[in-house]
Amino acid sequence: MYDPKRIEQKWQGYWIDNRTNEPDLDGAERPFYNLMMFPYPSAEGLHVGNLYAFTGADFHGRYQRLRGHDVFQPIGFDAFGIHSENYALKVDVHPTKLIPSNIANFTRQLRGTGIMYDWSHTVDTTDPGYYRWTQWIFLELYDAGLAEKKEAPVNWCPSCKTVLANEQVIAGECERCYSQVEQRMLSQWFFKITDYAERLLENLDHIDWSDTTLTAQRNWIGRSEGALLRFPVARPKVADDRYEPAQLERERRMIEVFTTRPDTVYGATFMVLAPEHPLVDEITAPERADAVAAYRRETAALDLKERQKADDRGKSGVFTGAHATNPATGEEIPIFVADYVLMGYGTGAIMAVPAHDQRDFEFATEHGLEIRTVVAPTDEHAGEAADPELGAAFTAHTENERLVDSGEFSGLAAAEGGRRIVEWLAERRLAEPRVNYRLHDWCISRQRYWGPPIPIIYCDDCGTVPVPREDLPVELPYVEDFKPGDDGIAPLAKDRTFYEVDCPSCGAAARRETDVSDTFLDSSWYFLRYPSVGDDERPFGPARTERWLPVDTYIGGEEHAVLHLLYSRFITMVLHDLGHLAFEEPYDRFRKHGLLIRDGAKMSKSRGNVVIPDEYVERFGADTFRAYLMFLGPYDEGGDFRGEAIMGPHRFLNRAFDAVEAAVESGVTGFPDPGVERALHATIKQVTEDFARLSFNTVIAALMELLNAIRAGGRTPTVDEVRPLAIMLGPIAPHLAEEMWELLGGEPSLFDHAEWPTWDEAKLVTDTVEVPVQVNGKLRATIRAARGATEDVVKAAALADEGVQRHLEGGELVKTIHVPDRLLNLVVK
RNA sequence: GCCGGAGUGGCGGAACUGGCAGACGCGCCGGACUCAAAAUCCGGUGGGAGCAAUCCCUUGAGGGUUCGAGUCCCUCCUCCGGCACCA
Repeated sequence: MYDPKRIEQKWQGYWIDNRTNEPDLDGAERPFYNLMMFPYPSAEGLHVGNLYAFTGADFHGRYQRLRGHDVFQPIGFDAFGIHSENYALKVDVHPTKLIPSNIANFTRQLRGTGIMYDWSHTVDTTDPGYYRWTQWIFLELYDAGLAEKKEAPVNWCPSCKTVLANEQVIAGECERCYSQVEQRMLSQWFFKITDYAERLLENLDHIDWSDTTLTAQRNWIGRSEGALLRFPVARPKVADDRYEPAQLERERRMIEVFTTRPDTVYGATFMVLAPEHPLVDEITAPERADAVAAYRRETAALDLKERQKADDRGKSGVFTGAHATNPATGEEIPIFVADYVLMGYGTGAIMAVPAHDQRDFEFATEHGLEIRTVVAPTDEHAGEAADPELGAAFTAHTENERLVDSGEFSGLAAAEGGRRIVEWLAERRLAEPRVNYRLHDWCISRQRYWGPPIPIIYCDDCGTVPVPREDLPVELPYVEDFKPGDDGIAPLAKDRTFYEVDCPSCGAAARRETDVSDTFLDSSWYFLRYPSVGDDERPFGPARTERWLPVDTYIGGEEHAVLHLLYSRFITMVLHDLGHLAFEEPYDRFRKHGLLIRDGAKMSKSRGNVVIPDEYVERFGADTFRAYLMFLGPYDEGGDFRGEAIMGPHRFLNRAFDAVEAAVESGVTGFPDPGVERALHATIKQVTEDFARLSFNTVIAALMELLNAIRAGGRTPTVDEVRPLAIMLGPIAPHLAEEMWELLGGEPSLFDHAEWPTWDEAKLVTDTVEVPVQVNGKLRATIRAARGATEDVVKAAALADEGVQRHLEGGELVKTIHVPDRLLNLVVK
């Protein structure tokens, strides 16, 4: 039995006094940057979810340390943002008061966990010394033409009263408050992340990340190959005679559409514009104006989620009275406005091919429009052609389908036909190949208080003027009433002393931007700051950046697969292109961890199944709690937190400590028992390999097995047997391991002086092996044979076995399978 | 609907490139210690038949490949996560 409280205090004190966890940032020879996602400092304090994430990362960091690396493992606080601000509103405490006390509380809790943080290099995103560089990054993007203010349909959260990035809208709801998100046309600051879509996608092939995270990013970027097609809008018939044909052609409006199926253009029998499409007013015939306006009002009133409920509402839409020319057939086809076409994807307009697109098919059926088949099914699919009776479009698009009713392209395979059609239309500038992305530009304006002000000044004469670099930071002023308003006007717009400013360019009275930037901009570069904390001259110093970055291992939650992880890749790539960084990918290796659940459900306050770590730490100590968290399931899958199961790791650590005490007391050295020695080498091998692949639950199981072998039959272990055990326990139970190391006569700290144990393959093999003998694939006996025994020898021994003989009776031995030292299988007929 | 991931004892979970399924732990049962309980220590523990040696069954369901399948292939079911009228 050991006293966790005493030794944990002892070693935590030792680590601080001796700066054990602070690597030499300027001189480290084997630098290893071990990063974990910095927390948002909630008022509730540290919860098990945080601790689960950090503990796994700490296992990894301490393992790398014991493997001889100089590990830099910092922590900080992502303290700006809507989450913090909403909480401040709820409890009616100003964020400038609330957040510092939350950070202080978090810091106190984290210091008690024994995690190997370098407390001399922490980051707080609300510190002007930090966000002045966040603003600097904004200006760098602005100067590079990658930040622009534009009118665009944006997501508006009516409860948070701010716009949200696309990534922050989850199934039509605000990711923070779960309100239904609305669409609004607003002028906002955007970062042109879409310019980087291709590179963000391509680089995914070259970085060592969890597969699921890579897949999530690929899906989010959503690349589709196809073509941009132009459909000339037909003038109303009555007006035609006022124009010369040539002039008519020149002045014709084009409706651009994106399609992945240019091969079906001969089957485009109508067009559809999204209700928000800018051309709608212009093309709508006067007699249809009222109906179209009514429809647009109706759809505008729907929030995102209602709009997506296609099943309930069917395919609604109205005819505009206008027509466009199908560039392939030359026929005039009607133009509709319908909300099944989204302004946010492609061009906000489509060519509708009801025969080969299910949505268009439904719309055509509902509105009585022509359905024209232009892709013929092969024999295999005969009978699957678009058919109103069947209620389905024919959408197969493999090399087997061929084009029909498609002019000179009839008879071609669909894919080939599509390419040829695009080439043909391209000659008349009516088509061009196009790659389209689902990814949108990153909207970074927030009409909120708790964030870094966007460093822009608007001047009547000079226009948009960036704040000069030397005037940074633009400090967030204290605004007593920081509540957001319904009107989209930011809280900072209430503070005249803030927004009234002289134009830095001409000196005339001007006005500051009063929106703040998205929290995800704060967190998009924090890992660049850590090594250079304290440097007030620049965001990150070249020497330290060169030594420590990119990050060696980043461990974090899958919930940021497309948010933080995509944004920080983008910002890193931009900083690389602007010459500030030598690398363009921030994290060499990313591993996601799983989610802790309890009673089969995600932990949440509303369910009342949240685990408070403090009680467990108080009762069993931080070491036991760490071991339990990592033992309850595979780290990348998470697991079910069952409080009573903590007894396993608790007993294990106590037994391990007792073993060390017994060994020291006996003073016996060496490896008197070959079985124990073999177990030791096998364990070192497995533990070393499993630590490397972050398989912590099997590491702990292997060490438990080793301890069982060492203490089998109540035997007294030797000093040499338990020393490697103590070292391998280092990443798991650091305080206890230090105590054991000291007991064994090692010089503290274990993490500075212990060498990771090595194994000898020769020690793993035994002279004899147990060979399972199967008859027809079923186990009938195991025989003992010399290692490397030949098939003849093993077979002879097997045939002599009574149990084997019984199963061979009455049959003829037709085949023998022998895997040396592993198995013998006798096949009888 | 699309894209991921997963279904193994009472429970959490092991099983490297196909080769003794159920490691390790929780729980439970029995025993030791104790006046008793907790803690601790020792033994047992997938299901079924049998006094027993032993035999049969068993990795969500069904089929296949193979000397041999939890692992590979096909079909289906269930659960979890993500995206979702994406043209």
